[in-house]
Amino acid sequence: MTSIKGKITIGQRNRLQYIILGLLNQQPQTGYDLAKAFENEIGEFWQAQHSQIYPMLKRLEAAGEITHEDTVAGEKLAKKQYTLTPTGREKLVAWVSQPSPELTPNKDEFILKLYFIKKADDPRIQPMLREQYQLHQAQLQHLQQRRETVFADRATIDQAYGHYLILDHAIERETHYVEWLAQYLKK
Amino acid sequence: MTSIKGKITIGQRNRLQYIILGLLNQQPQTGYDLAKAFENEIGEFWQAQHSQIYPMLKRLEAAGEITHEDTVAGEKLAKKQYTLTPTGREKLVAWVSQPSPELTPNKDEFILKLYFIKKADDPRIQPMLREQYQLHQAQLQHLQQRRETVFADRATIDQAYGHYLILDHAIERETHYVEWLAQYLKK
DNA sequence: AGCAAACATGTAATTAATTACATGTTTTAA
DNA sequence: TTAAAACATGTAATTAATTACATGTTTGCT
Repeated sequence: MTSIKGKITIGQRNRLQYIILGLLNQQPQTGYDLAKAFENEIGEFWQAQHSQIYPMLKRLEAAGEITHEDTVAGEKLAKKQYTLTPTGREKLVAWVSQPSPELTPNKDEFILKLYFIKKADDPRIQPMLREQYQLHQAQLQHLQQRRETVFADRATIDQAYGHYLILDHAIERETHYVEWLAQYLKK
Repeated sequence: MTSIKGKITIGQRNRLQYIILGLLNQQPQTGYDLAKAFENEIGEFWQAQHSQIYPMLKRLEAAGEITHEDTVAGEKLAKKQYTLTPTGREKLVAWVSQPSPELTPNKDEFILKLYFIKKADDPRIQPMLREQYQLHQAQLQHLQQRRETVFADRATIDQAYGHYLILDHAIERETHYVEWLAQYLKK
């Protein structure tokens, strides 16, 4: 959103900008690093591809909320380390402090497929449940393993409490999804 | 997606089309009715506005997957009752039978805000948790009440098993979200 | 030495989704 | 009776997100 008089602003509802500010607040990093964060630590709660990240970094920089420093890795691999400006930090704080009064819209294709089958004894249901069970069970194990390796001791938890929180939440969510599926699975 | 030679097709990944086919398979209905379904029975698992629904109905009709009948309510209120064609039903069945091997991307702005706060004792955390607790508690009560009114007896559950399933799943999800919040709430 | 995977950055094209614009009818409650 | 809410259908404009295109470097393995 480019508003009047060439001043760059971005719609208040665009969450990606705030998430990028939040990540950069944790530590200055490159677009590539941000893209990895969307696949790993925060991937359970937001997703963005590099094709969305790089343009957003430019917009945030044009808006004066972040700056970058050019560095070179090895002989000539160019990197851009982005950092929050005071303006950017203010904007981040304002977003975090602002209430989040809407329920996040959830989408779940699988549940809708079940819904459309309707008949409780349709022979397709059990194989579908088994497939989903395996999928979510695998994901759960993956998350649990990450918790074990990343948060081996209490000290690490306190140091990166936010990270611990979201991983815990993701594990809880996945655990209950698996339990819900199991409940309808015939042994 | 309009492909070669003017034949209308829609990208295979576009889920909205299948969901509309699924809803029309349950019973012929209008675009307006579909929009309400996205706010009520399936609103916990997919969302679409009427501005997305009406164009999709036209595309599905052009593709020969649905047809409509013009009716008039009262004196002159025009309605279009849409119905699945055999082609449409085939496509629906194919989609339902097809595996759903991807984990649905979840987004949760609130959890990310917590993540960005990081410090376990930040004074902003408790009010934020309370706000979310109230929001999700209210939603949970709303869902539970719907289950009570819609599925008063066993017979109704069997008759609309799919509907019961997704409502049950939505209630479970909300219950555990509320429990997770409560766990971090100081009394 | 050579090859694949990971690192690193960008743009273009397309599709999905939201928000706003636009119009008219019927029902319900004050 | 009259005003608001719900019924009903559409399009336009914008924004968000995905997929595809495009290029080059560095690391790690065989």
